[in-house]
Amino acid sequence: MNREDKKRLTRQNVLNAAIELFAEQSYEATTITQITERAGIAKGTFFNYFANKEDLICDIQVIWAVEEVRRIKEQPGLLIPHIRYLIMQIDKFHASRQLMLAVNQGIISSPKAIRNQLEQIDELVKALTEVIEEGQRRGEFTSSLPAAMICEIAIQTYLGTRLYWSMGRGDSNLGTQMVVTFELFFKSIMA
Amino acid sequence: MNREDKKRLTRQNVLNAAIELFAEQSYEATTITQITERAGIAKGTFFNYFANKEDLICDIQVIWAVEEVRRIKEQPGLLIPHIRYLIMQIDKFHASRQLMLAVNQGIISSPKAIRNQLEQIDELVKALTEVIEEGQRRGEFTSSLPAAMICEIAIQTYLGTRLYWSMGRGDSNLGTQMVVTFELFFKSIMA
Amino acid sequence: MNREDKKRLTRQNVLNAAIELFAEQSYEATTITQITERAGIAKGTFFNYFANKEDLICDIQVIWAVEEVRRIKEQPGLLIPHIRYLIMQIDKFHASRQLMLAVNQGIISSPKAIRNQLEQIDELVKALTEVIEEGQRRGEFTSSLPAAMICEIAIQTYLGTRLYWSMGRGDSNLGTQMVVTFELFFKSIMA
Amino acid sequence: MNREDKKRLTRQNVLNAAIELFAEQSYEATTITQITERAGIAKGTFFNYFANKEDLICDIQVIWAVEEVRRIKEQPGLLIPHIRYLIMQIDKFHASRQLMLAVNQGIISSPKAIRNQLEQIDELVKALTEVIEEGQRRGEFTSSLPAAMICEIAIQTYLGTRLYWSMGRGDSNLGTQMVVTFELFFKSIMA
DNA sequence: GATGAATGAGCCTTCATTCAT
DNA sequence: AATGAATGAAGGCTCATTCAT
Repeated sequence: MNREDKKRLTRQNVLNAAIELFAEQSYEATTITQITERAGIAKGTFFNYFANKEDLICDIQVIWAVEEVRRIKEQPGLLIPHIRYLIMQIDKFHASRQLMLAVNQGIISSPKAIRNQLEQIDELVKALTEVIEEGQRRGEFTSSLPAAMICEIAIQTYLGTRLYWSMGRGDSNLGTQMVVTFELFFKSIMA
Repeated sequence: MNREDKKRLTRQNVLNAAIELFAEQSYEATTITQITERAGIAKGTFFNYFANKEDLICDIQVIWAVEEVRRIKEQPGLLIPHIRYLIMQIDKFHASRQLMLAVNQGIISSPKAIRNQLEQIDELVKALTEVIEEGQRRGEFTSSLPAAMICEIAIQTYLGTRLYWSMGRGDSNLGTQMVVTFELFFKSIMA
Repeated sequence: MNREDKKRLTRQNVLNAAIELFAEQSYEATTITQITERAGIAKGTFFNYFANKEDLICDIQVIWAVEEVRRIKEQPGLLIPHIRYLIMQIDKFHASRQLMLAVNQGIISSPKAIRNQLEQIDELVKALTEVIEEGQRRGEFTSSLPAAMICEIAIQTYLGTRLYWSMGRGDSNLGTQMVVTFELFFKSIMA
Repeated sequence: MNREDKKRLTRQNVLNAAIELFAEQSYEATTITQITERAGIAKGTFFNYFANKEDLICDIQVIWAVEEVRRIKEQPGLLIPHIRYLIMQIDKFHASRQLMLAVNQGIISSPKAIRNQLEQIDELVKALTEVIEEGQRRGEFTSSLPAAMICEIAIQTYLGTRLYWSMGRGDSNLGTQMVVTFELFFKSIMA
């Protein structure tokens, strides 16, 4: 293993330790000391990889599957099934409510974290809007609302469900809760 | 002005100062020292009114208009207009994104704050579920979904819109963003 | 009940409340607020009766039965039985270890408390020395040591037993522990 | 000087500063800020070495010479001279009354400190009881009392003398006071 | 690049005491 | 004489960050 690989490994170690701790306690309650202890490195080493805790949360943020969204509009036939399938994938994270709560805490914890989060949302909006426009073109989605607005509401719905679930409500499985919620959403945007 | 009134005034002073500061900076970044300085009282006085910062946020939390929701189901005719009207009232808070962000930070900042928030949601759920059941009885809302589930999704939608907006996206006016979002939601639950 | 009586009653109320709290927690841990709450008076009222907490402990200090000691030397015959009887009276306080610990904490907690304690010890020393001198005159106690020294050691023995017991060791009953200890002591000073 | 040595040095610096301050004022009156200032370190550094002030006193506690006591019972001939010699060693600490008072305050200041103290007493009791049993076997000490009880009273005597002396009474030298006191004690337990 | 002891600003909180009512 | 809201000094303690090794 060369030097570059080792660095990557250490960095991932730190991220994993942080995720675990965020899930066990919370974003705010987790200290850098705890993270480095669990990652098995010295405190000082942390700062060779991340400028500060804020930086860390930016790296952890739940992946918005932008790439997958982009590919949807290439699919023939109805688009909704593909979107539904994507939503079901959320299960795969096996995220605990605690972790999701920590993520929610993290993304609104600081201006920088918010900015970072908004950038990611921007990209998602772009990709998703195109999908919805395609759906409107194909007559699958209503054209009575601008695609951008539908997209925005979709993301709001996603965020709301995630927040609600992370607070300890809804189905024990986040994926299920998402799917149910989006069934209703789909109904409202179908042509 | 008697003692009792003076107490009430001081308490409100503290709350106002806190709200201002939360809006300017954030929940986490605001210190008790800052709050008392702005409220023009001694630091110790704060603790005569609130056990800690956590306690404070519980008092600030945006009021869920539970009472108003309860009254809706007594109304004759269509219910949606009344609900829509209630949603439009959110404007009245003239809340800034910053403040709403602080509220969002506050309610997920600690187990206690979450518990408090859940209690409030519980009450709202109870009231709103009855409204939706009434709507289903009247044939205004779809009966293909349990009222409780519809209610849950409504709250998710509300939370999601609030979170999204507080992060700096959506219409400049929270009320407008809410109304638009709920139009779509209504569409999905109409019979 | 006249004003004077009422004052005495309030004062005693405060003392009782303080003793209870010292016994439950400790001298240091007990706050004036707790004392006034239990005594059912306002915080400010406390300062009408005591200048501060230090003052309070001086009033609580376990009574050294100086008067009883003085009377012993008037008794005919052997003196030890009378002393032994006095020691057995300690039972009567029904003091808990906790309370005794609080008393021990109290008497060494501040220069003023120590000074007060020393004054009381001084008086006891004077009274007890006379008893011992009388015992030496009667040939009951050894004359190989000065009465003052024997007296000093007796008090040390008393203090040590009290401290040891208050820390949770020795017989469950303080009186028993005292009697046993002093039996040995008597043996050492008998002629 | 390597890192490890430096740490040891800093730790000892802190302890020395604390002992000095305890002796000058008292355990309770001494603040961590004062300790760190005198030790010439930052306040935060204190907490790298001790979890809190309570922890500190546990380290300072006057050494009970358990090891030395254990060795006594191996000695041939009379045991009392060896015990007497040990007691005389107390001089060596050159402890001031103030410091001893601080120690006394410290050991009964908190449940944790008491527990720690009791553990040390326990060990001493074990060691000392064996010595006394040996003395009883050799016919040096009275067998009319269980060794454990004699041992207990010895410790009470020690504690009482220490407390009495620390309050400002007795011979100016603690060692002298101890020796005198124990002469009487020995007399009471000799066969 | 890794280490971890040292830092120190600044946090929350306590509580004896005051004083206007 | 009683009240209790206001005070504010002072306490213990946290923790991100630095830097010499």
